[in-house]
Amino acid sequence: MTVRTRFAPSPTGYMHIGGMRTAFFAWLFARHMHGKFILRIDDTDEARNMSEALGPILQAFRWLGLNWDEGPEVGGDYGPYYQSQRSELYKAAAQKLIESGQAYHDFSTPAEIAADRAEADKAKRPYINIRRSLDLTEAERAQYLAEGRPWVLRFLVPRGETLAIDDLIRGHVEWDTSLLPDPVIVRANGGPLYNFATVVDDAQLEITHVIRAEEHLSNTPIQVLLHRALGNVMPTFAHVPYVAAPGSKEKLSKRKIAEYRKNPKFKMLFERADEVFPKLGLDITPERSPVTVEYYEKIGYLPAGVLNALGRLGWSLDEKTEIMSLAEMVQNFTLERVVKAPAGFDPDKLFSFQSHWMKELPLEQKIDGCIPYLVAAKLITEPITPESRQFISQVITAFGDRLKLFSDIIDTEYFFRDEFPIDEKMFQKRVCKEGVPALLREFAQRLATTESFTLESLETALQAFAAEKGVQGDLIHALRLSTTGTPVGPGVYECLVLLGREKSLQRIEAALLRAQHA
RNA sequence: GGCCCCAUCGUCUAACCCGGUUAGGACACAGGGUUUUCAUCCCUGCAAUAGGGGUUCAAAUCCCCUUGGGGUCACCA
Repeated sequence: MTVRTRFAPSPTGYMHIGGMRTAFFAWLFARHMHGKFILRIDDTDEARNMSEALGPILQAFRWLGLNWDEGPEVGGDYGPYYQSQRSELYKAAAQKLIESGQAYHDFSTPAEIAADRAEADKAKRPYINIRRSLDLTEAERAQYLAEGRPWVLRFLVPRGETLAIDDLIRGHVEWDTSLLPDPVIVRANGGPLYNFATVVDDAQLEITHVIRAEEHLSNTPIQVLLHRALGNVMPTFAHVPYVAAPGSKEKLSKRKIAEYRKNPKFKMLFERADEVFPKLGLDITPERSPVTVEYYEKIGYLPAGVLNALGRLGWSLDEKTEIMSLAEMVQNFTLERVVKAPAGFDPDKLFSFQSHWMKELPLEQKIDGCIPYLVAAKLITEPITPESRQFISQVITAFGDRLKLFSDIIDTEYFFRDEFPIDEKMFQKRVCKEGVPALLREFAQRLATTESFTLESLETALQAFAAEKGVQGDLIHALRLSTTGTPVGPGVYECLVLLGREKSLQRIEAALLRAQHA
């Protein structure tokens, strides 16, 4: 039998990073088993702007390279893949349950239900439905219906039963069905409710493994009962623990963004976004915060980095393997090795995976990845000429492992324009230092006359000059500050070569002027 | 509160199923080395079985209790 798994997001306008991890596990399992991965859109709630709300979710899958075999855009034999378009299926299933006496029209008013609940609470006993409508005669029921009295359709839970599932992650879990209130399966407006729609759909889509977040575990007994009542083939369940906020055990939530800004682990991510996004013409919103996939895409993470981190969040291959490509994860993924306890999301660890994969990335791909950032930051303009690409290539090579995220490339601003930020404090320290300007001036004259302007010749020239003057660090630091404005970055010789003789001399000149006025 | 789930370094985890390891790895952190800065890279260090009872020659591992944490209790998904 072919394994079929699904991820069923509601169109909310963003893809939660924890939700992505759950989806990823379902995807990995399907791929590992050579099965199918299906995307179904659970839009039974009110209609929102579908394309706007669904866009970021599909984009997250596309960006990470997690393809779906059936679903929006690709179709499939079991469609449509939007619950809002599957009403007939739900109607038929509801009819079936009514006919077999496993669902009933409940005419209770919300007030009555609330009162029942309050009473149960007061008596400290679990609430279950009173089922008054079940006592109605056939004639009464017909009359109520004819009168147009409002009703909901409830599933008749068989009480007094012990229900068990063998969850692939959590093991054997049991419930007492006597404690389960009869769930509403069709609401007053005729729309199906989640627990019902999902059962109908999982069966019709022939989902073999329902792999979903742990918060659905408590929905499971109802769904099992519903499957049974409908005569469906029972899927196998696997409940993946939720992803917790860094340094906590609480579920990572988009609603807590303000709080996360103060979280020491998240802080860096927010601060980097505050710094970088404006330069790219983006703003930081809850939908584009470290809680969502879009943040990582926009700030220039690699799918390989994010996927590696997500894969290791609650799953491990063995006692030591950390670095895994997507192919390796597909090769080795099993649900048995998913950890039962919730895992705290660790931005530091994600960053270390990212560093690794960025280091591995071939130069050409680094260039392709950086170009959009250079363009967005207006450091280069399109179309990219071969000369321009060649220059970018040299910058990236010189920048080396300092490039962790694609957006880091905008930190090399000084290579692309003559106006660039200057670290005042360090400038004071390195350039305005006693005796340094004179040294710099004299060395500039040397630079103006060196035969060639290459790494080797510059190094030779500087070494010779430094030996003559009996200095070492001072000159190098001053050179760096005056030509790039920052104390960190590629080697000084690389910087000078990339800038070229003319610009280097101009910048030294400008720096000397600046030092004078300081 | 009811129901359900979970519990190993600060964090992610391995060892647990099928009892015997100096409880391993990684991230982070600290220190050192390489380097013209930074980054990289290398070395070293720090650091855990929530508590209590059993069972057993032997318990992180099996059982029970406690504690703690979490999820969920809708005409949301």
